[in-house]
Amino acid sequence: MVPDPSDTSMKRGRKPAAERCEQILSAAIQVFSEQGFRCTEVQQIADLAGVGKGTIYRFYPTKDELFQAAVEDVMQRLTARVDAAVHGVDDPLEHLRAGFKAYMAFFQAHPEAIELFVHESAEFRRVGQPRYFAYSDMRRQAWINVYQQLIDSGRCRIDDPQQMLDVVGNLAYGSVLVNRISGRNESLDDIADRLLDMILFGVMKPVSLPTRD
Amino acid sequence: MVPDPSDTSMKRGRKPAAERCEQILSAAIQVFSEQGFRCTEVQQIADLAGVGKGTIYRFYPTKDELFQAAVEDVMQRLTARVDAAVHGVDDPLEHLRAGFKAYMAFFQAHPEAIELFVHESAEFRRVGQPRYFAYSDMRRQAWINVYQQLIDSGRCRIDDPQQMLDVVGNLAYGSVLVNRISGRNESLDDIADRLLDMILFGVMKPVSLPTRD
Amino acid sequence: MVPDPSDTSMKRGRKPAAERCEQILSAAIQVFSEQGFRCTEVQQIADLAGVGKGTIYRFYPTKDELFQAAVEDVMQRLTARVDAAVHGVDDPLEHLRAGFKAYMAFFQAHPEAIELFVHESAEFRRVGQPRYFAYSDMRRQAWINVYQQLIDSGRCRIDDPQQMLDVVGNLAYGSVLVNRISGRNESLDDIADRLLDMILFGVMKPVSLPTRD
Amino acid sequence: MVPDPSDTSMKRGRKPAAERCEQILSAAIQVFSEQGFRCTEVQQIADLAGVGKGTIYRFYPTKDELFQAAVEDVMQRLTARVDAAVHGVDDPLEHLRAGFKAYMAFFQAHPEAIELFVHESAEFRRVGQPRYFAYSDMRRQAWINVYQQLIDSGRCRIDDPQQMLDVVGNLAYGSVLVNRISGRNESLDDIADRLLDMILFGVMKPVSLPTRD
DNA sequence: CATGAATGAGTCTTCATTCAT
DNA sequence: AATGAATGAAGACTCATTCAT
Repeated sequence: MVPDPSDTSMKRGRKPAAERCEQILSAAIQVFSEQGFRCTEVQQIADLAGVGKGTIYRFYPTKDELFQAAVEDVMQRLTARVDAAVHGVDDPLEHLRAGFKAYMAFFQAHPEAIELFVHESAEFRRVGQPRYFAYSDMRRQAWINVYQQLIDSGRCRIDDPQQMLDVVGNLAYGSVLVNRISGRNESLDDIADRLLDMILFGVMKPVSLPTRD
Repeated sequence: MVPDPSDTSMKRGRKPAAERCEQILSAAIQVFSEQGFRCTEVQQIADLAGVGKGTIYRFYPTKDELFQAAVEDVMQRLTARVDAAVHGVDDPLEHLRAGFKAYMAFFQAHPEAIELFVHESAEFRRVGQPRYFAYSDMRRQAWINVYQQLIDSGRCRIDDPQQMLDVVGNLAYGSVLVNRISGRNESLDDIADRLLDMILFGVMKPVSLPTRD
Repeated sequence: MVPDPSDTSMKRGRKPAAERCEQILSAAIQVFSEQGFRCTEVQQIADLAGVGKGTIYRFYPTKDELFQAAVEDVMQRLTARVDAAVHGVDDPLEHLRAGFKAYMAFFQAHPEAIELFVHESAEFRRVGQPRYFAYSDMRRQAWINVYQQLIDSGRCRIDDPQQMLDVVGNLAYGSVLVNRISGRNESLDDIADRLLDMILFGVMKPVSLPTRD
Repeated sequence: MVPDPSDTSMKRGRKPAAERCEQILSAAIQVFSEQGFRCTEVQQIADLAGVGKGTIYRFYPTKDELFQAAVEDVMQRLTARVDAAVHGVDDPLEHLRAGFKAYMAFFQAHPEAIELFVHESAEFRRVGQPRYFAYSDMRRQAWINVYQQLIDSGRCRIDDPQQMLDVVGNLAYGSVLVNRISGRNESLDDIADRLLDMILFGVMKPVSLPTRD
């Protein structure tokens, strides 16, 4: 059933299934991000992917599942990118910084991704937690460990790792989204450092003698 | 169900236009928030408002305009609430704190509001900037002035009021949204102080003698 | 209950019923002719008549009946006009000519009338014969008598009064309709004589000695 | 009902576009003629054509365009029929007779056609000249030439070819329409000769020495 | 397998009619 | 009696999904 991998170009568009899948998913991500779930017609995706509508339904039995697959795909790539960036970085602050910057860089490179998550939240709230947050929750414990290490190192004002995780996460998510939706279009790479500096050390000067407690 | 003796409703009741408008808008806000623009049927709104579908079209000639009116209405109330909260608060830090807490409190009281903004961004991106950001931009200069005063008072590490505004705004927006969408449902009132503390003074202890410049 | 006839203008639009009726009918004729039955909204008629929609429904319980009344009214006026024109004209040829010219003159003066008949035929075929033809049939026998007199006077080539009636009627109806619908807009008064001459004496010269039979 | 062994139809059948077009158009002509444009539901046409509603919209993107196409189709067939009938007939009087009889025969065979033209005039007056008259105007000059030949042959009382054309055209149109709408339902084939005789030679005997005055 | 023609359930919107004021 | 706000049945059109070729 699985076509020979070397068989990339047959006369009648017989491509390996994996390739077809990718082709379709890529088109789906693009169109869904731009138009949203409801406004996207399956035909548009088929056109962009250069396949017939029927072929799409062979791989993804409903429009819903195609959308979910698109979100899943993007989310997996985001996760992989961040994971790769933090891999082997032992110092918890540097670990945090590397992850934060990778996150921002991902959305800089794939501006449509954030829209996809927004669309998912908008249209699929009924059916379980959105994938974005499902993935976030999967990584949650790992990040809490990082924050805990940071706390344990004695460098933190705040001593609740969950609070720290949430504030950093919310700031990152909010910044990416606002930047995209508001139409500002700043470079996310550029603001990543500033944002991180602000959340780490605050916008205010430390109140005098804050640490005597 | 029981007819209000003060004649406030009941089918086929003749009401002043303003009252009908409110009734419809209120139902629209609720249903649109829950289901999103596309998934909402006008009939659902009519049912919830307790009016005929035709009555809705009398006031809002299309579903689109009804949605926009709903967003506008919520946005106006948010703006009014925040404005009221900061009115007369002269100290810039207290002004900022009052505004931030009022913002969070508003979404605590109207959890559906944030969804509406997300839905707007998701479905109406083609047509101009979403109302949320349009409103934000209207108030932008006023807030920059507040941050500038704070900077001028010499209490800030950061000296760019725009950066400060953006980071606080993005954190607030991101926190409200994530809290809602992720399904965490913490009390926004409760986390407001924590968030503000973190962004003001950072999650880290100040690095020793950071301010000798 | 019946208002004093001199009471044409009361403060709150209380007019004698007959006047209201006329007012409404007149508006109905105008709007129906221009837009057709289906495309006309009762509101448009109400607006033009300067009354509320409810008032129209007081006099004409459905839109259908209002339309029928409009057709009836026009048809009655047409009939009356033609009747008046032929009244007392004894010579059958002059009688015919007077009737024909009055018919054409009526549609010259009320160009919208023919449209009304067309609309009636278009929309109400299901329900019995259109009023125009019902009226025509009512006058049919009288006209046949006229043609018979003409025949009896020995001046006719054709000896079937029904054929004569039909050909003259069809020519008249066709000419008015084509002139209106095709957008030619010639003066019907002007062409009436020509048409009548042609149908009476033909467009061809008589074949030699045609009358010896 | 019984599936044609030659596979001409049955639900879900894949047909060449031209065939589908014809199938739909044929149903449209029938239903539109009977009910008029507004009273016809697209579903009725779909049912009669034995296709889904969506299929109709695939070929004719709006109900309006479907109607126009139906009119166009009938008008083309009428024109073709008349053209074929007069082809090669040199004598102008015989040419005229052939055309007139072909015209009447067409409506005898397609009684619904005249209704379609009436409906078009009734509902689409706003948008340009009705197709019937547009087509008529296209053939106008050719017919004027015929009448001019007839005049040149010295056989005519009337010397204006336009008047002759109009009177014959209006009589034909009026006769077909009245015959259909009034519900008389005579055989148009049968009356064609009579009508033509009457319009050619008049209903009256020639006045003696008609040219001496 | 791949395709896209065919399908029809689902929705917005209109407008004749009703009835509270 | 007159009004026009309110109603909801009706109908054009879309698009996800199916399936014959």
